Amino acid sequence: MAMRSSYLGRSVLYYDESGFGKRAMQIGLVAERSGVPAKTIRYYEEIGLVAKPERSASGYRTYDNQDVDILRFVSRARSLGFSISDVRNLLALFEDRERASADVKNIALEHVSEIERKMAELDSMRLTLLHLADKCHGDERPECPILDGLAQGAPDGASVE
Amino acid sequence: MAMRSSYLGRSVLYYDESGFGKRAMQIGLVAERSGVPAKTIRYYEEIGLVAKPERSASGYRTYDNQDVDILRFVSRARSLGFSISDVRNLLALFEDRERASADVKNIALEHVSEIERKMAELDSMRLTLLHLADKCHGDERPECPILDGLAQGAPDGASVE
DNA sequence: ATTGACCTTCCAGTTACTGGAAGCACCATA
DNA sequence: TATGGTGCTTCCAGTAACTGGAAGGTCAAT
Repeated sequence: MAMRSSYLGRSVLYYDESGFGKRAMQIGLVAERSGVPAKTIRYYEEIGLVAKPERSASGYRTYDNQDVDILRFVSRARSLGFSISDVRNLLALFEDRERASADVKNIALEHVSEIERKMAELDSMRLTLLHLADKCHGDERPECPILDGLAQGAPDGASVE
Repeated sequence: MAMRSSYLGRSVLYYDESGFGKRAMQIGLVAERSGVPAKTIRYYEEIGLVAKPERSASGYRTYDNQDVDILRFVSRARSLGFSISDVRNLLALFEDRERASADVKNIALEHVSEIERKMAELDSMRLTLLHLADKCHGDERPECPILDGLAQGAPDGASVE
């Protein structure tokens, strides 16, 4: 296995490796740090999900640490099933300085509810799998009962015993 | 608003409304009960994610309650960011009667870990939003600090204070 | 000056649906 | 029995969110 970690970058002109004061990373480093592929970052820019970054003299995109944070947030939200449109709203929430803050607060709290709903669903899946694992006690030839009324957990608020 | 709940179905031949003994629902009812659109159910069948159902004499697909459970499970998993391929593995886990049960148990527990990881990420997003809501105390003209190093939560295990 | 790892744009392909047309099936009412 | 309406069927086209690959420019090092 070739060791392929830690990015053999040479764009140290505006950028220091020491961990603070980062000023102008280029896309590959941002990709590595945020976990979002360079291709996808360009795509997000194209659809206007993230702002167009400054360009270097030669036309390279340049980013800073905040861009990494934003992309991490986006990445996380996407992997948790939020749509691009959801993410757009979430980001607008952070970036909109025009909106009254009571408004921001309310919208943020709505999203918190949505997140809590997702957490409950994950927990329900978790219990379903634990139940399955439990039924299959370590020996051979299982009797694993298929879903058998599991995985309900209820989109509209039924209680699971 | 036209009330559009509860499916004005007329296929009561093999199916009773009373809530038990369901035998042969057709696709529209299954769609309503599982929350998965009929189109999507057909698509899932086409790609082999779910089994081909029996057909009525006239060629209609017929389903039972277990199919509804499975589709609900699929729907939930998809909305939580699991890929079709993930879901395929999960379902195989429930349905594979050949595999040794210790094996099933281990795989199920791995998925539980994955789910717990997702829950932690959701919780991190939740905290990010609560932090935002908190900074924006109910009055006008916010000072909402954008992401400012939030949304880290770490893909590789850093601690957030 | 050339190499190699990086970057650029553009265009094509993939995954997971989603919408629409054309037509058959079923039950109700005229 | 004919007429409607709603639901089902297949098929084909379109969208969303990437993802891969070609063709070529940039930069630090050899």
